[in-house]
Amino acid sequence: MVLRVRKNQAPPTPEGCPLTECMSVLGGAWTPNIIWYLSAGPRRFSELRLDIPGVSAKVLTARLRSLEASGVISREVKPTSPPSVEYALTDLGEELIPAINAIVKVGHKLKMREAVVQA
Amino acid sequence: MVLRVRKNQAPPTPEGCPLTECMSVLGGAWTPNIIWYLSAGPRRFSELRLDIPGVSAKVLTARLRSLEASGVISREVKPTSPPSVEYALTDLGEELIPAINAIVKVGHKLKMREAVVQA
DNA sequence: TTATGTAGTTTCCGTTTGGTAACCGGAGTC
DNA sequence: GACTCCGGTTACCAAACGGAAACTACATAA
Repeated sequence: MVLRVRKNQAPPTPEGCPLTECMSVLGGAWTPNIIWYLSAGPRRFSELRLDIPGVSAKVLTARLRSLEASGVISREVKPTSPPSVEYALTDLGEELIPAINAIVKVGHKLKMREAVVQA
Repeated sequence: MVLRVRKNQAPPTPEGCPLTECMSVLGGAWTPNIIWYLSAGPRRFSELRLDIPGVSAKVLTARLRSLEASGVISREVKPTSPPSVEYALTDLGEELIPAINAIVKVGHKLKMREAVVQA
């Protein structure tokens, strides 16, 4: 019996897979968390550190720089003392919110399943 | 001037962040792609290898095992010759489709922005 | 005077990741 | 008899990732 490769209905992800594209933006550690917390409004560096226990200053800086380069967040230095820096989602960043919400939703289902498996 | 930590409206992600939970499932390289291709119907190992150019057998195996352990996909060995193994999304796995779709959607926007930046 | 807060940067280092290549058995094909 | 296909497994390796800690500068507060 010969096994043939079946044609499936999945759109053939043409030039440069948008899935891979988007995952490269929100792929790093803590990245989705950062977007999640910014979705509630602008936030300062140290506030984000408190929001996300476990993230190091180094990684948080790296993520914020990378997200800024992707055009997902904006960075605004306020002339306060000590100086404070406010990060916020751009219009493009706001587009990520539904994706993040969908992921959170599945996260809940996963946790529920885990609870069942435990029992 | 004293800077105070502002209370934001973001739900405080209580016990064991569902976001992190879900990202640990679809975090590895090629994982979203695998789910994407399975969303169109069951698929064999070698078919997935053809679907996703660039994925190595080692990583594909690792992802499929891990997704199976998470309860996201099912694995069925068919008594053909040579033996074939069919992977499919479970009910839980189907729940991931909206999340994947949302990510793909943003991926398109990101690519559009890129084109604009180029110009 | 000393300590604190802000927003990082830098260095070092261990772990993880993912790619490459070789190899496996069994059945069918040429 | 040799070769291919299928679905993997294993060993090896370089690169990337991310954590910890120390350090910066400036200004205010105790």
